[in-house]
Amino acid sequence: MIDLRLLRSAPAEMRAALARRGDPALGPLLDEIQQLDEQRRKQTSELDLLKAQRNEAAQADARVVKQQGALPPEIAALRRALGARIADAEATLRTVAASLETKALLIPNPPLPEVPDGDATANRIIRSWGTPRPKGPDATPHWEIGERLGLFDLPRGAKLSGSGFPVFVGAGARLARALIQFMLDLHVREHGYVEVAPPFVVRREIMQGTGQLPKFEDDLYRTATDDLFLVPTAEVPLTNLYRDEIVDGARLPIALTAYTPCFRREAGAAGKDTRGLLRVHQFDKVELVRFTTATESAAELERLTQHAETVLQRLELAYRVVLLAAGDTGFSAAKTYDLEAWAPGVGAWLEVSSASSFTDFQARRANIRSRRARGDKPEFVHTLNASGVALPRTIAALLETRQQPDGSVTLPAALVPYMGTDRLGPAGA
RNA sequence: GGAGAGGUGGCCGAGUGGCUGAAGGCGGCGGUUUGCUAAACCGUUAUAGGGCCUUAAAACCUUAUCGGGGGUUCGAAUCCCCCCCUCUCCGCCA
Repeated sequence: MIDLRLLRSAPAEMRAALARRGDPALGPLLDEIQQLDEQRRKQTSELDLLKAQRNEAAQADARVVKQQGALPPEIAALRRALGARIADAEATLRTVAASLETKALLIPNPPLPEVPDGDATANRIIRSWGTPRPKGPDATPHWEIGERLGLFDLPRGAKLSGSGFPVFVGAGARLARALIQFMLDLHVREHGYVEVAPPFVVRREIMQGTGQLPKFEDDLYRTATDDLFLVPTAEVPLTNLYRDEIVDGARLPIALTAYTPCFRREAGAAGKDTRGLLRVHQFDKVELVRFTTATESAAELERLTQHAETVLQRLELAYRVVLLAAGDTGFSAAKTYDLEAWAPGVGAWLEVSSASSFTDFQARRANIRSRRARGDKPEFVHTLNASGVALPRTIAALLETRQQPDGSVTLPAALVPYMGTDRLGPAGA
């Protein structure tokens, strides 16, 4: 949720920042919001005045009733009329406020100043790590490796649930479990995160807190009878853990990590880069979430990004860090780094992590506040999150990068203890 | 799924129609007392919206908030309806 007060006090600045997202619908929407905001305040003042009258009258009336037993009919009629006016004003206010909220929820987070202008073509590569293995005839795509080694079974997944629901089998299933375990251990033991095992389905208002709703309902799976949504990322339950709370400022930063499966309908995405494990409806991911203050959030984003990068480094994958341009930054985020791992088989950089600062955008929606010190006024926290990391594309990059001439795939040292072998193949597993 | 009980401020807990933003206690903060500590005593102790202030804040005025929403009433923590949550018993079940 954008800060309506800021829109009121610095409308030009906010409009300029939002314009960088390149959505022409936002301008007119902001016009409506400003108008509704003004209406809301005017209506609130009027209503408060009427209510003050009523409160005053009620006290006087109480004395009359006590003395005379009942209210004189003409007084009662007067009060009824006042009550009717209040009811009218309340109805008007409710309409205005609801309309205001509906529209305000559709406004994305204004990007931070250092975010480049433009669409995805303006994304900026910040740094790279590792040496990408050349895309050559000996670098086959992961779906061929997976099939050859029996690591996952896409046709049978489709039989069960439709396309985009891979089944991992044997060493492939074990690899997925090893990756989850490795990543959780890394973040808990070395990066200081608290591990959380959250629910995989959440209420509607929880989805609204992190920004998936109301705008992206089509991308979510929903249970029909209970109106619960399957989480598209652990960000949702983790960030909302502190919904409607005032957390002690001394506890910040709060760092949480969780493994969850992630469910995404990917409406409208069919056909594009969807081969193999590149884009699926259900996948595993370890997520990192941090809660911090406005002053710390910039540094926290760098820290968080490092934590995700460490995963790729330990997996010995070549990757690059990309600062997304304003037009490519997600709805709730103010600044995002994508981590892209090189996959020589498909010859592409695969997004395996997205590290974002949401500033106070999610905190405002989810009402998460903190006090810097005892007695201070509560202020909205800043929330951040990063994948640390998502499995399918990481597995793709891993298989394609480490495939050997004999058809087997070696494992990075970090995974050996979790796999009990250093090699995937007919011989090793 | 069935039956019942309940949800009040940081915590405990009173309050079944008015003068209750809410008794009392605990905790917190400030003070008095004290060589220090403790005890005792006094004071204080929420959040949000709007107005005013024509930068902001404080102060001030006002409204709202007793799980959430709607209703009845001149007036609702208190009465009615819906929803959420907790607990107890029964049923079902990994």
